[in-house]
Amino acid sequence: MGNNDFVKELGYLGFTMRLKRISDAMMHEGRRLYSELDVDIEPNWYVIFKLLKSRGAQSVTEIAESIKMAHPSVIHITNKMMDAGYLISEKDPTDSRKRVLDLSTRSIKMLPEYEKIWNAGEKGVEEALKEIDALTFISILEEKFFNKGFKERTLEQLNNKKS
Amino acid sequence: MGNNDFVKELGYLGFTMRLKRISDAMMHEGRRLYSELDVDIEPNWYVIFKLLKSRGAQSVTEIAESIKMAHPSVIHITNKMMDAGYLISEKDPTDSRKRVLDLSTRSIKMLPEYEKIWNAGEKGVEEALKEIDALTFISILEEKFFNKGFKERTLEQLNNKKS
DNA sequence: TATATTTGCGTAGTCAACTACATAAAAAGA
DNA sequence: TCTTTTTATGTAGTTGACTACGCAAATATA
Repeated sequence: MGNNDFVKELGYLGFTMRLKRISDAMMHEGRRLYSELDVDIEPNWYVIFKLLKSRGAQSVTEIAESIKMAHPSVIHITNKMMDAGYLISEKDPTDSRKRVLDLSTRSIKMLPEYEKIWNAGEKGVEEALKEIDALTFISILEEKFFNKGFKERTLEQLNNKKS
Repeated sequence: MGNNDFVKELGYLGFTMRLKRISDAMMHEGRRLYSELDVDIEPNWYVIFKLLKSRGAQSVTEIAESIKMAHPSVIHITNKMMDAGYLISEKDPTDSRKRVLDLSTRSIKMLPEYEKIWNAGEKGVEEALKEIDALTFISILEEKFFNKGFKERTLEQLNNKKS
């Protein structure tokens, strides 16, 4: 990010945008990576693969809670994974509202190959970021902003001014 | 972000997703903030307002470079700002390919009010993050990943394994 | 000067996340 | 048991980024 970056000049005002820029860039890079390696998966699928492998079959809502995303997002992702043959879905026999998702045999077959890529990706990020302790940093970020959000903090500051 | 967060368990593998989750959450909070305050602007517009105020009228491509976004994204944002009456647009007299954007009188009128909100937002973020020196952190993140991207780092690791 | 290349802008198409709302089944309560 | 509330899922609609491609104007080159 060169010399002419206006957002950087904005100080803390530019912080959220810089965060978004980086995470967007990483996702797009992820997409390019898979396409170059000729692998037909998408950047955010790995979380679902990993989750179901590690914890076994889960319902839509359980998945949403496990990875802290809104349930419609989970439906969107998993539908695509199903279309690609990576997931199977069946009704919960004890609760017909629930739909339980699990890895397909295709997933089991392909996972070792994909895990090589994910391991390499993880190593790459770790190499780049271990010296600045990025995991601790992001934990603090989460702690701060999921407990008391951006909106609430802003409103507080607005009210401070008034009083 | 409680106790049952699977993404956190993934270590550096979950880093990019956690980054995305936070920045998404902040943007959505921003939208809610504006809606609660009954202000008809959107979360990312402030960068354009600030840029044009500070550097004067710029063309589409200049804006894209200044804030490091793809030009179609800039067109998308600025079109909406124009529809809302915040920007004016005219052809560059010396180069008819260029379209130069500037703040409208409506912008000039409204900016003081909006800047109060942005200042409060900035203060809120600063209060939350100054102790962990978040700006330095994000600068390092940018430095690392804009110079050698996620894709490249992953491919490097994959090749290391092979050799 | 005629042609080739680069630059600026715009559109189309893709994907990700959210909220709000609808529906149906399960659970709780009267 | 009947009614009300909660829970699980799904759909619709909004926004935000990107890449890929096309076109026209400006610039460079032959």
